[in-house]
Amino acid sequence: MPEVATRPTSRRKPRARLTAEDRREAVIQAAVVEFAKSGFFGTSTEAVAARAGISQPYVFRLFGSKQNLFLVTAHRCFGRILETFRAAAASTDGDPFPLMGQAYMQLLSDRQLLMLWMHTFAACSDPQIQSAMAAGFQEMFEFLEGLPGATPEKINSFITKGMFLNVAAATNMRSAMTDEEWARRCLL
Amino acid sequence: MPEVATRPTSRRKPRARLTAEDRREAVIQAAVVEFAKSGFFGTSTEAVAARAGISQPYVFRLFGSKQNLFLVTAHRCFGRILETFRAAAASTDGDPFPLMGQAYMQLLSDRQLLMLWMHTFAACSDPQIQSAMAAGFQEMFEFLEGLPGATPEKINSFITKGMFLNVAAATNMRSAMTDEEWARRCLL
DNA sequence: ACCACGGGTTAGTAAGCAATCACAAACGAG
DNA sequence: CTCGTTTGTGATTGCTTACTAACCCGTGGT
Repeated sequence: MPEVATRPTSRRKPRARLTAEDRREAVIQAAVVEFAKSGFFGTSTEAVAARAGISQPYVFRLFGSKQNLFLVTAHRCFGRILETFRAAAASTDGDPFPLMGQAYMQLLSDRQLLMLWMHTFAACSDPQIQSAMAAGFQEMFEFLEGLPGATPEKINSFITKGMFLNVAAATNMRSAMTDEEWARRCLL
Repeated sequence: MPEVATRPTSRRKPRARLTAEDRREAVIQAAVVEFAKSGFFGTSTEAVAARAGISQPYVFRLFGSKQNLFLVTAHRCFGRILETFRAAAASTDGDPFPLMGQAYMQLLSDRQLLMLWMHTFAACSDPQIQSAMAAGFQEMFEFLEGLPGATPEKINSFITKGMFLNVAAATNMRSAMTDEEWARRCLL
């Protein structure tokens, strides 16, 4: 196998060259973490680059602009949620809604995803984000309506409860409530 | 009446001196507008000062830090919502929930308030904001539970629907829906 | 006449930021 | 070996930003 060739990086870093595709992926992962912490304006491309282990200019090479990086990252986040629902629904023959609800609560325990989700809602002042989100919800509604046993009541209750769980998780309400209160107010 | 004394400000500005209290109020009003546009990190104290018609350093004199200004502003926003509910509930002898719901939708049509609300949720990464919000919701729950005819079901449905209306308004979903869809999905 | 005080400003600083450009180093094919 | 392509970086630029220090001035009390 490779020989001395492993040592030519006698200089600083044992830099691992990746394909642009793989690197993009790594940057997105890093962006999820950083944007989740402090949103679009509060996050520097420098921080994302550092977490991804590359130089800051390369982020721009890969994504063009910070704006675009955020868009891609938010899209990824929405996709992950939808996919979770699909997986949960596919795993049962009975009523899929309770399972999806459980799966969603599980997801929200990932505080990174949760906060990115919240920051994305807040970023809806930006028209591009706004329409991306609207389209995402459109898709979600269509998916839910295609589910076995779906009724307008069930769908509405599923979505509204989900949106409340978001803020309940973000504000960490649970810490201020007894178990009984929590159940009554959130899980009813 | 007053005579030449009105002219001594022959210099630049007809500066209106206010009490610190009044000025604070003006700055909060300005902060609501600016923070609503782009959140905590995206808003400069300069912009707030300009809107309030004072110099930027004076904002710091009055509020100490940008962080603190945001906190005060967010608190004001939450207060306005709670007060709207109280007013709506006080205006009827029957079931207060439908009236409060209507009043809330009315509130959300003020896009400034809505976006500030969303930005505040997103800012829950900050522990101070987080606990302020948790306390606010606690207060809201207590208020709702004291209402005539309140049941856990009604309260839960009221709050969850409210949280969904937030994101529906933020993403401007309505523009992507027929009236019938809208009614089915949001107002059920 | 004077002065203390509250409201308000000008000028400044040190740091952080997105974005650009020219260049370097690794690979792959012929 | 060599040349084109792809992956990557260092240096810089021009601008914004939160926050401070020092000073200004009108008013009311004595």
